[in-house]
Amino acid sequence: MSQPAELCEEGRLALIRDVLERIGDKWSVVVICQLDDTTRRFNELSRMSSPITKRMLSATLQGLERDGLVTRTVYDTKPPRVDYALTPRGISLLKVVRELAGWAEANAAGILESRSGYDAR
Amino acid sequence: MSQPAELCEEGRLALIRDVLERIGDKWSVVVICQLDDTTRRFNELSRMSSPITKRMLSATLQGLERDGLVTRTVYDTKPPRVDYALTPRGISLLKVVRELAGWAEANAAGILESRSGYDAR
DNA sequence: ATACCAGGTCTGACATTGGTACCTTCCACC
DNA sequence: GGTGGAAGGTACCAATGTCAGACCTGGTAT
Repeated sequence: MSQPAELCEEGRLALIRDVLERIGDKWSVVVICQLDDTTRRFNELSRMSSPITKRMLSATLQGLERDGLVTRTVYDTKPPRVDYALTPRGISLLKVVRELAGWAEANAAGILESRSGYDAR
Repeated sequence: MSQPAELCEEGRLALIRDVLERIGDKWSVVVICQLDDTTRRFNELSRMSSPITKRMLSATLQGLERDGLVTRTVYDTKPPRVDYALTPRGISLLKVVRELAGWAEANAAGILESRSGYDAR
Protein backbone atom coordinates (compact mmCIF):
# COMPACT_ATOMS: atom_id res chain seq x y z
CA MET A 1 0.00 0.00 0.00
CA SER A 2 0.98 3.59 -0.32
CA GLN A 3 2.46 4.80 2.91
CA PRO A 4 1.04 8.06 4.18
CA ALA A 5 4.62 8.87 5.08
CA GLU A 6 5.94 12.35 4.44
CA LEU A 7 2.80 14.31 3.91
CA CYS A 8 4.60 17.59 4.35
CA GLU A 9 7.27 16.76 1.89
CA GLU A 10 7.80 19.84 -0.20
CA GLY A 11 6.67 18.55 -3.54
CA ARG A 12 3.59 17.00 -2.08
CA LEU A 13 2.53 20.22 -0.45
CA ALA A 14 3.05 21.99 -3.73
CA LEU A 15 0.75 19.50 -5.41
CA ILE A 16 -1.95 19.99 -2.84
CA ARG A 17 -1.68 23.72 -3.24
CA ASP A 18 -2.08 23.26 -6.95
CA VAL A 19 -5.30 21.34 -6.57
CA LEU A 20 -6.60 23.83 -4.08
CA GLU A 21 -5.86 26.68 -6.40
CA ARG A 22 -7.76 24.79 -9.04
CA ILE A 23 -10.89 24.11 -7.02
CA GLY A 24 -10.45 26.81 -4.41
CA ASP A 25 -11.70 29.62 -6.55
CA LYS A 26 -15.22 30.81 -6.30
CA TRP A 27 -16.91 28.87 -9.05
CA SER A 28 -15.01 25.78 -10.13
CA VAL A 29 -16.67 23.46 -7.66
CA VAL A 30 -20.10 24.80 -8.48
CA VAL A 31 -19.55 24.18 -12.16
CA ILE A 32 -18.05 20.75 -11.63
CA CYS A 33 -20.95 19.71 -9.46
CA GLN A 34 -23.45 20.90 -11.99
CA LEU A 35 -21.78 19.07 -14.81
CA ASP A 36 -21.80 15.96 -12.67
CA ASP A 37 -22.72 13.23 -15.14
CA THR A 38 -24.39 15.11 -17.94
CA THR A 39 -23.34 17.56 -20.59
CA ARG A 40 -24.58 21.09 -20.33
CA ARG A 41 -24.65 24.15 -22.49
CA PHE A 42 -23.11 27.45 -21.57
CA ASN A 43 -26.27 29.33 -20.79
CA GLU A 44 -27.68 26.34 -19.03
CA LEU A 45 -24.77 26.43 -16.62
CA SER A 46 -25.14 30.16 -16.39
CA ARG A 47 -28.73 29.83 -15.24
CA MET A 48 -28.09 26.94 -12.88
CA SER A 49 -25.25 28.68 -11.10
CA SER A 50 -27.54 31.62 -10.49
CA PRO A 51 -25.47 34.63 -9.59
CA ILE A 52 -22.45 33.80 -11.69
CA THR A 53 -21.67 36.23 -14.49
CA LYS A 54 -20.91 35.07 -17.99
CA ARG A 55 -17.48 36.46 -17.59
CA MET A 56 -16.73 34.30 -14.56
CA LEU A 57 -18.38 31.23 -16.02
CA SER A 58 -16.32 31.59 -19.15
CA ALA A 59 -13.11 32.02 -17.19
CA THR A 60 -13.91 29.09 -14.93
CA LEU A 61 -14.70 26.78 -17.82
CA GLN A 62 -11.52 27.77 -19.59
CA GLY A 63 -9.50 26.96 -16.53
CA LEU A 64 -11.17 23.58 -16.16
CA GLU A 65 -10.70 22.82 -19.81
CA ARG A 66 -7.05 23.78 -19.61
CA ASP A 67 -6.52 21.25 -16.87
CA GLY A 68 -8.36 18.56 -18.78
CA LEU A 69 -11.26 18.43 -16.35
CA VAL A 70 -13.98 19.37 -18.81
CA THR A 71 -14.37 19.05 -22.54
CA ARG A 72 -15.71 21.83 -24.71
CA THR A 73 -17.59 20.82 -27.82
CA VAL A 74 -18.62 23.44 -30.33
CA TYR A 75 -21.43 22.73 -32.79
CA ASP A 76 -21.38 25.07 -35.73
CA THR A 77 -25.15 25.44 -35.88
CA LYS A 78 -27.38 28.40 -36.62
CA PRO A 79 -27.40 29.72 -33.09
CA PRO A 80 -24.03 28.54 -31.86
CA ARG A 81 -24.11 25.71 -29.40
CA VAL A 82 -21.36 24.72 -27.02
CA ASP A 83 -21.50 21.71 -24.77
CA TYR A 84 -19.44 21.15 -21.69
CA ALA A 85 -18.94 17.85 -19.93
CA LEU A 86 -16.64 16.35 -17.35
CA THR A 87 -13.72 14.28 -18.54
CA PRO A 88 -12.81 11.10 -16.67
CA ARG A 89 -10.31 13.18 -14.75
CA GLY A 90 -13.02 15.65 -13.89
CA ILE A 91 -15.23 12.84 -12.68
CA SER A 92 -12.48 11.52 -10.48
CA LEU A 93 -12.07 15.00 -9.02
CA LEU A 94 -15.77 15.17 -8.39
CA LYS A 95 -15.44 12.08 -6.25
CA VAL A 96 -12.89 13.83 -4.08
CA VAL A 97 -15.11 16.86 -3.89
CA ARG A 98 -17.88 14.60 -2.64
CA GLU A 99 -15.63 13.48 0.18
CA LEU A 100 -15.02 17.09 0.97
CA ALA A 101 -18.75 17.66 0.96
CA GLY A 102 -19.23 14.75 3.32
CA TRP A 103 -16.69 16.14 5.74
CA ALA A 104 -18.25 19.57 5.48
CA GLU A 105 -21.70 18.28 6.27
CA ALA A 106 -20.51 16.18 9.14
CA ASN A 107 -18.60 19.05 10.71
CA ALA A 108 -20.55 22.14 9.79
CA ALA A 109 -22.50 22.29 13.00
CA GLY A 110 -19.45 21.78 15.18
CA ILE A 111 -17.50 24.39 13.32
CA LEU A 112 -20.23 26.99 13.61
CA GLU A 113 -20.46 26.29 17.29
CA SER A 114 -16.72 26.58 17.68
CA ARG A 115 -16.73 29.86 15.82
CA SER A 116 -19.38 31.50 17.90
CA GLY A 117 -17.59 30.33 21.03
CA TYR A 118 -14.36 31.82 19.77
CA ASP A 119 -15.94 35.08 18.68
CA ALA A 120 -17.67 35.55 22.00
CA ARG A 121 -14.42 35.56 23.93
CA MET B 1 -26.37 4.64 3.33
CA SER B 2 -26.10 8.27 2.48
CA GLN B 3 -27.33 8.88 -1.03
CA PRO B 4 -25.01 11.02 -3.15
CA ALA B 5 -28.22 12.63 -4.43
CA GLU B 6 -28.39 16.35 -4.89
CA LEU B 7 -24.80 17.37 -4.79
CA CYS B 8 -25.56 20.78 -6.20
CA GLU B 9 -28.25 21.49 -3.72
CA GLU B 10 -27.76 25.03 -2.59
CA GLY B 11 -26.92 24.45 1.01
CA ARG B 12 -24.50 21.70 0.18
CA LEU B 13 -22.60 23.87 -2.24
CA ALA B 14 -22.42 26.54 0.41
CA LEU B 15 -20.90 24.04 2.81
CA ILE B 16 -18.29 22.98 0.30
CA ARG B 17 -17.42 26.59 -0.37
CA ASP B 18 -17.01 27.08 3.36
CA VAL B 19 -14.53 24.26 3.65
CA LEU B 20 -12.67 25.45 0.62
CA GLU B 21 -12.41 28.92 2.04
CA ARG B 22 -11.03 27.35 5.17
CA ILE B 23 -8.36 25.21 3.54
CA GLY B 24 -8.09 27.07 0.27
CA ASP B 25 -5.97 29.88 1.60
CA LYS B 26 -2.28 29.89 1.19
CA TRP B 27 -1.13 28.34 4.44
CA SER B 28 -3.80 26.38 6.26
CA VAL B 29 -3.03 23.09 4.61
CA VAL B 30 0.67 23.51 5.16
CA VAL B 31 0.14 24.14 8.85
CA ILE B 32 -2.34 21.31 9.24
CA CYS B 33 0.01 18.89 7.56
CA GLN B 34 2.87 19.94 9.76
CA LEU B 35 0.87 19.56 12.92
CA ASP B 36 -0.14 16.10 11.74
CA ASP B 37 0.07 14.04 14.90
CA THR B 38 2.32 16.08 17.15
CA THR B 39 2.17 19.34 18.96
CA ARG B 40 4.39 22.14 17.77
CA ARG B 41 5.46 25.55 18.94
CA PHE B 42 4.93 28.74 17.04
CA ASN B 43 8.47 29.27 15.87
CA GLU B 44 8.83 25.61 15.13
CA LEU B 45 5.98 25.87 12.67
CA SER B 46 7.43 29.08 11.39
CA ARG B 47 10.69 27.41 10.55
CA MET B 48 9.12 24.29 9.10
CA SER B 49 6.84 26.21 6.79
CA SER B 50 9.83 28.04 5.44
CA PRO B 51 8.69 31.14 3.61
CA ILE B 52 5.67 31.87 5.77
CA THR B 53 5.74 35.13 7.66
CA LYS B 54 4.91 35.28 11.34
CA ARG B 55 2.00 37.46 10.48
CA MET B 56 0.47 34.85 8.19
CA LEU B 57 1.27 31.97 10.52
CA SER B 58 -0.43 33.81 13.33
CA ALA B 59 -3.49 34.59 11.22
CA THR B 60 -3.68 31.04 9.90
CA LEU B 61 -3.48 29.53 13.35
CA GLN B 62 -6.14 31.86 14.65
CA GLY B 63 -8.46 30.85 11.84
CA LEU B 64 -7.87 27.18 12.50
CA GLU B 65 -8.39 27.65 16.21
CA ARG B 66 -11.59 29.53 15.60
CA ASP B 67 -12.97 26.63 13.64
CA GLY B 68 -11.92 24.15 16.29
CA LEU B 69 -9.30 22.52 14.13
CA VAL B 70 -6.30 23.25 16.34
CA THR B 71 -5.86 23.88 20.02
CA ARG B 72 -3.69 26.64 21.36
CA THR B 73 -2.03 26.10 24.70
CA VAL B 74 -0.16 28.93 26.37
CA TYR B 75 2.45 28.24 29.03
CA ASP B 76 3.18 31.27 31.11
CA THR B 77 6.92 30.63 31.32
CA LYS B 78 9.94 32.90 31.20
CA PRO B 79 10.16 32.99 27.42
CA PRO B 80 6.55 32.52 26.45
CA ARG B 81 5.69 29.16 25.00
CA VAL B 82 2.64 28.33 22.95
CA ASP B 83 1.83 24.87 21.70
CA TYR B 84 -0.43 24.08 18.83
CA ALA B 85 -1.98 20.72 18.04
CA LEU B 86 -4.74 19.31 15.90
CA THR B 87 -8.08 18.59 17.50
CA PRO B 88 -9.97 15.43 16.54
CA ARG B 89 -11.84 17.54 14.01
CA GLY B 90 -8.55 18.78 12.63
CA ILE B 91 -7.32 15.22 12.33
CA SER B 92 -10.44 14.22 10.46
CA LEU B 93 -9.87 17.12 8.09
CA LEU B 94 -6.31 15.99 7.59
CA LYS B 95 -7.64 12.69 6.36
CA VAL B 96 -9.66 14.44 3.70
CA VAL B 97 -6.64 16.49 2.78
CA ARG B 98 -4.73 13.27 2.30
CA GLU B 99 -7.33 12.13 -0.20
CA LEU B 100 -6.87 15.41 -1.96
CA ALA B 101 -3.14 14.82 -1.96
CA GLY B 102 -3.66 11.38 -3.40
CA TRP B 103 -5.75 12.74 -6.23
CA ALA B 104 -3.24 15.48 -6.84
CA GLU B 105 -0.36 13.05 -7.09
CA ALA B 106 -2.25 10.70 -9.34
CA ASN B 107 -3.28 13.48 -11.70
CA ALA B 108 -0.45 15.97 -11.58
CA ALA B 109 1.32 14.64 -14.64
CA GLY B 110 -1.84 14.49 -16.71
CA ILE B 111 -2.85 17.98 -15.73
CA LEU B 112 0.52 19.46 -16.60
CA GLU B 113 0.38 17.73 -19.94
CA SER B 114 -3.11 18.99 -20.57
CA ARG B 115 -2.06 22.50 -19.68
CA SER B 116 0.86 22.65 -22.02
CA GLY B 117 -1.31 21.25 -24.77
CA TYR B 118 -3.91 23.90 -24.12
CA ASP B 119 -1.40 26.73 -23.91
CA ALA B 120 0.27 25.72 -27.13
CA ARG B 121 -2.92 26.17 -29.14
C1' DA C 1 24.09 45.01 23.57
C1' DT C 2 21.88 41.35 21.37
C1' DA C 3 18.87 37.68 20.39
C1' DC C 4 14.85 34.61 21.19
C1' DC C 5 10.16 33.89 22.22
C1' DA C 6 5.20 34.89 20.37
C1' DG C 7 3.11 37.65 18.41
C1' DG C 8 0.62 42.71 16.66
C1' DT C 9 0.34 46.75 13.34
C1' DC C 10 0.63 49.35 9.31
C1' DT C 11 1.34 49.98 4.48
C1' DG C 12 1.46 48.83 -0.25
C1' DA C 13 1.52 45.43 -4.03
C1' DC C 14 -0.87 42.07 -6.38
C1' DA C 15 -4.66 38.79 -7.53
C1' DT C 16 -9.46 37.77 -7.74
C1' DT C 17 -13.91 39.15 -8.63
C1' DG C 18 -18.01 41.79 -10.21
C1' DG C 19 -20.30 44.90 -13.52
C1' DT C 20 -21.14 46.83 -17.71
C1' DA C 21 -20.70 47.14 -22.42
C1' DC C 22 -19.87 45.13 -26.61
C1' DC C 23 -19.57 41.52 -30.64
C1' DT C 24 -21.56 38.14 -34.36
C1' DT C 25 -25.09 35.57 -36.62
C1' DC C 26 -29.47 34.06 -37.05
C1' DC C 27 -34.47 34.52 -36.27
C1' DA C 28 -39.03 36.54 -34.96
C1' DC C 29 -41.87 40.52 -34.58
C1' DC C 30 -44.19 45.06 -35.85
C1' DG D 1 -36.93 48.44 -42.45
C1' DG D 2 -35.85 48.48 -37.79
C1' DT D 3 -35.90 46.41 -33.12
C1' DG D 4 -34.55 43.19 -30.27
C1' DG D 5 -33.84 38.64 -28.52
C1' DA D 6 -30.96 34.29 -27.91
C1' DA D 7 -26.63 31.95 -28.42
C1' DG D 8 -21.64 32.20 -26.53
C1' DG D 9 -18.70 34.68 -25.47
C1' DT D 10 -14.64 39.09 -25.06
C1' DA D 11 -12.72 43.67 -23.29
C1' DC D 12 -12.21 46.92 -19.95
C1' DC D 13 -12.66 49.08 -15.37
C1' DA D 14 -13.44 49.40 -10.49
C1' DA D 15 -13.92 47.35 -5.98
C1' DT D 16 -12.41 44.06 -3.01
C1' DG D 17 -9.52 40.46 -0.85
C1' DT D 18 -5.19 38.46 0.12
C1' DC D 19 -0.49 38.60 1.17
C1' DA D 20 4.35 40.06 2.09
C1' DG D 21 7.66 43.14 4.38
C1' DA D 22 9.19 46.11 7.61
C1' DC D 23 8.83 47.57 12.09
C1' DC D 24 7.01 47.43 17.27
C1' DT D 25 6.10 44.96 21.77
C1' DG D 26 8.05 43.23 26.35
C1' DG D 27 10.32 40.11 29.13
C1' DT D 28 14.39 37.06 29.75
C1' DA D 29 18.82 34.98 28.96
C1' DT D 30 23.80 35.53 27.10
